[in-house]
Amino acid sequence: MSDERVTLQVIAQRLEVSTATVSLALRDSPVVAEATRERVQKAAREMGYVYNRSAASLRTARSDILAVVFHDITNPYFMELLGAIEERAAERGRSILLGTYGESFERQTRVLATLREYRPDGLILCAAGGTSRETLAPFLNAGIPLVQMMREIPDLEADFVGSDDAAGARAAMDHLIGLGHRRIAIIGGSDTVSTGRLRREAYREMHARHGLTLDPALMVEGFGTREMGDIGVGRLLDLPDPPTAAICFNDLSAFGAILGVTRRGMQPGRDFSIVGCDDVKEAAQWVPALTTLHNRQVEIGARTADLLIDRCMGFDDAPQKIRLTPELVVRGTTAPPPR
Amino acid sequence: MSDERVTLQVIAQRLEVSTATVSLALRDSPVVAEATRERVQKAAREMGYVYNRSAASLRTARSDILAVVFHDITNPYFMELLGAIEERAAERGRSILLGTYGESFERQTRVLATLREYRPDGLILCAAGGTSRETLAPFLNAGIPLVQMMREIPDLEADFVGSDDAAGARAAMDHLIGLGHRRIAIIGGSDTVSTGRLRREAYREMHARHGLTLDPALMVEGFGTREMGDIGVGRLLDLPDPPTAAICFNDLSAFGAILGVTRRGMQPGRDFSIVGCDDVKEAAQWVPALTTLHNRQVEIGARTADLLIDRCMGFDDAPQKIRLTPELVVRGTTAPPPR
DNA sequence: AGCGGCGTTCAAAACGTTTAAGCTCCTCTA
DNA sequence: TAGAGGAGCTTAAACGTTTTGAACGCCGCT
Repeated sequence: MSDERVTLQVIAQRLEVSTATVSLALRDSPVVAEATRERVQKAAREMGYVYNRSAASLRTARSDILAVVFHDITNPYFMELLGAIEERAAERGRSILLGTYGESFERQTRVLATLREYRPDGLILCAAGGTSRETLAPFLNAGIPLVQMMREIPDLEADFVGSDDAAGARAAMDHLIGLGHRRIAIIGGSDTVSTGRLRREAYREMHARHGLTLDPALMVEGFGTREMGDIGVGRLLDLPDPPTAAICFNDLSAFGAILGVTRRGMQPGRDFSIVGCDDVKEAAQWVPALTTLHNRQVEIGARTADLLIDRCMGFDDAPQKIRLTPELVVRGTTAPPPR
Repeated sequence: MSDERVTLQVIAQRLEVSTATVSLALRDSPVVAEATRERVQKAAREMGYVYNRSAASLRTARSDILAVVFHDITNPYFMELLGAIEERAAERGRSILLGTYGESFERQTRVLATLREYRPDGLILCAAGGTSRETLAPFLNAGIPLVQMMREIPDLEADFVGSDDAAGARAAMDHLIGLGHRRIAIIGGSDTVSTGRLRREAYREMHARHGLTLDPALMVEGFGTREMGDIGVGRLLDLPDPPTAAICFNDLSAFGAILGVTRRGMQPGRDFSIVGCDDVKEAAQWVPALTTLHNRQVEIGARTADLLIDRCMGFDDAPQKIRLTPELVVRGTTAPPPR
């Protein structure tokens, strides 16, 4: 309506009270009289008042902003995580400031520096390989709570919410070994990021436990992309003594692997077994549907947000390491090895 | 290092200059002497200075924040859009404040109100059905630039970047009619959102143009979810005189439709043709691969961000309506109708 | 000597909140 | 009747920037 920006002062002037009263009234402080509060809130509504968080934030050193930093927003698994985070954050009155770094450590550094300037109350980070305590110093020193999600940085005494990667890999191995497979590959992941490292360690350990011989040629390193799965499985099938099954780093690479197997005229599930990891929505719909580890994205996202917000509200306790056990969902891409 | 928060004042004091000089120096203003600038920047670096955007924003009424509001972050198409937006925004020094509303108009209203408080420089909105000029008044009146993405609000004189939905639908119809189909269904979408309305209008128009009889039973309204496609195609196949092909509102519902068709023992592409819309990455990988309209998500996202940022920088011109023509990608789910 | 102009720096106000401390009344109690 | 106590409101300072207008010192010119 009026051209003038409507601030606390303007409202105060019009109602002939002080800005302090207006401020208090709008925030439902018990110290202002019932009648005044109503008068103020009504006026604010009528005048189209909009709270200025920059000003408030400057004064209070709080922002109600949660910074969320991911590598790749295009991966459906992370989307489902982000969706869960956003939803829970909104429920608890926080907003999401988003940053992505596309698996580049340098870009992550830049992104973190930028987001830091907005004085977020907290940070949810799925860290790039190579990230250390030092990388995060700007946040840690400022006392900004940090919750690591999915990926865990070694030797960092900070909260973590993610899945029990080792347990997941063991479950996948158990399943395949139970079906009779003896030469099992692992596609994707690397030792620079905890998710890869832990699963690969469990993979090795399961070989020892079951007396299988570990063949380094069956461990194909790489990112978890569709392309990677396709290429990786191709390389494996070209081996003189190819494996009969593969565990993929995530569903995306498992889809790629299905494709690669199919393209060679083989049938996934019958001629070659594939286990994914994540259980994104898409997984149930492939033909054949993907056997995979359900990675509890909604639960992880929500708990991460909750834990972070609790920290922002002063919940001060030893850092928590929350590891949810993934659940194996057996579908159509696994079967006993062909004779 | 030191416990004290390091602000411009602190740096100024230490170097025995004024805060004005420090502020200017840090922003590479040409009025400060070369030597001073270096001295200041060095000190700032050493002391671990972090720019406080709340303070700056309060003073300048700018935030370098772009609010982005979507219905559903879990749809891969929107993820690809969001990814493109975020990337371009980062390149141009802006950050993304994210809000989602899950197709609920009321939630959208709340989300917009919240984001508004952060004084974003601009807004990218993919609006809920029912949104009007009035809904957006808080932004429009405040002169905050708004770019509509994908979904266009009727009678709103604001920028728009999206695809030419009518042209896309026509291309899909042309393709199917060219293959010999005469009873073609359309699954998903509704008239409350421009994407649905325009495609459905084009669908009707193509019937008239080619002398096909329009059967309302072949127009299945609904959201663009996997479930919707599955259910929708089921309903169609139960018809006494079922269609031989369907155009789906988006790829997600097309995937659902493929599934539904397959479950009835029919083979998509041979027994029933399906055209999707979006061309998400997943589309090329289904078996059979999905015939769909490539919707240029990266280009749309980037151009949306660019246009909005231009507006924020004062680019003042008549509102633009940018409509990119989708491109039909013919793959395995379309073929001539069975005899 | 005086003056104009240039390059550099500074003081101070402003942005819109929050909050600690204090001020008025008024009522209640001793 | 004095004083305590409390309810309700206000004053004023503070948060950390940016920006305007002025001032300062110096140089070269007339």
